Amino acid sequence: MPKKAEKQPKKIPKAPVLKIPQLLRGFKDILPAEQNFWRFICQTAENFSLGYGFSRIDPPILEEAGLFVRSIGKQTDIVEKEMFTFNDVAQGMVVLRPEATASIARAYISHGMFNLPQPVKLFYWGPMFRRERPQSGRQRQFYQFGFEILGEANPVVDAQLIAIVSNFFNQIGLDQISLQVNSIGCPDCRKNFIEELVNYYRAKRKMLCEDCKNRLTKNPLRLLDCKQPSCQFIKASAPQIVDWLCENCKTHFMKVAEYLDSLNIFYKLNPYLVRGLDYYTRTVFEVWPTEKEEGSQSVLGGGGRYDGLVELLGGRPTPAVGVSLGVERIILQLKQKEVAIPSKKAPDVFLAQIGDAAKIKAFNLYERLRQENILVAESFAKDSLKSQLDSANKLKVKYALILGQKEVMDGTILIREMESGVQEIIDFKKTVAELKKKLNHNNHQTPVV
RNA sequence: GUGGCUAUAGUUUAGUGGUAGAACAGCGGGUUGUGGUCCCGUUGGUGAGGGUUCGAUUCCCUCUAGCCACCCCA
Repeated sequence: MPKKAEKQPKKIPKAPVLKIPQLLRGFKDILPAEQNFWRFICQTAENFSLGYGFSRIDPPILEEAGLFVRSIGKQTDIVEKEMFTFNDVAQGMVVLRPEATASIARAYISHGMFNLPQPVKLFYWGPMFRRERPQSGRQRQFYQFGFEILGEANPVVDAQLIAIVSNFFNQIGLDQISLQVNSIGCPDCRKNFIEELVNYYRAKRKMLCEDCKNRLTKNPLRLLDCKQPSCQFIKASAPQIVDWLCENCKTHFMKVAEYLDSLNIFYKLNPYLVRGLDYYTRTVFEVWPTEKEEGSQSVLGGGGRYDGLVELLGGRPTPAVGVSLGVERIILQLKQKEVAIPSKKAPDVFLAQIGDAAKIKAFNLYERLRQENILVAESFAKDSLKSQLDSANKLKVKYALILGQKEVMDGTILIREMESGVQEIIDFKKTVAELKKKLNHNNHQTPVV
């Protein structure tokens, strides 16, 4: 008879006295508990890309600094103070990408995608980096996904893109969102408008808030975006860009609206909407979490037409339009609105074992069940049946298979229905068949919604 | 980048210028073959560094991080 092992409390090793490395500011772990949200959004987005004929592209995360300086604009906040820039010994200044559109335009040019049937429709998903001060929904590494349509000037694609966005939010259960749409014209008509706007504001310079005084020289379009109460009445009678659009831009904008109306898509024409990246032309739009205008609310996504970007980066003139959406911000909304989302498939069965011989047999049975594609959980490292059933319970499995000394001798196995506690002894050879029968039976009883 | 608030165990938190307490979670046990409820035990903590003090988790400073507003944006 083997000696009984003495009961001994498990020794838990002390953590060494070392400084634990901290997360960098604005960087987060995406923990297992969050993954249901991520999988849900990613899968829905990929289904949309597939359904609407987009192909996935994954540009690199590190790019030459000039790409973003030229595309987003030297004067923008993103380029001026938010990029993670490094000097690489061999390649000069490199940057962790702050957004993806510029990379995609670069890829379009360098892979000669203008030789493909136009338009080229591309989908992306991945991390972006901006060195901002973090708060909720604002991190230094954050995920965006987006849709880009290159090589098509027709306003119908602008409308289709906005329709995709609208449908996407409906699909994931955020139907309260507000689509804000505007046109900022082409460089020509925008130039005239900005001139007029600056003249208007310059006359009232003394009454403006400090930020607006800066905007006047740095980024006049942003004047229209000021939230200071004192600037509101100045804004109210400011010139509106719609009145300054050239014929072509005006027609384009009207067509976009017309197509959107034809799909019964709800959107709001917002004459004050501007975007922070220089490359936008004509149609611009944003996704707001709610209709509400006052108070801060972080946008869930934004996009627009960028007809000049490809040419600016050295390609042939190529009209294009795109949108990008913020994954973390969408998740925050899903949580806030308590939208039910699908969860990971839980295991159906737990395989428990008692004793050395049973452990080996169970260890092998587990592989067999995996081959049969039965989702089965285990904790082979545990010896007591009590703790194994405890694990089974925590996993909320329907059935537990129990294999002990006696069953090994008899060539049987126990199937325990967890909820009722009812157990039956079956022939070990029939384990797979019996399990499949029970699981199928179960599926019939509780049809998948 | 500017301004404000905050930091106690894995999580939610109590408390004190004199040894930090709880709940939940975790682990172990309540006849080494039976989970959920119950009972018992147990692991684990004052974000980091300085200063004042006989003594600091508590008071002061710096840093770090988080949150809120602005800027800006996804």
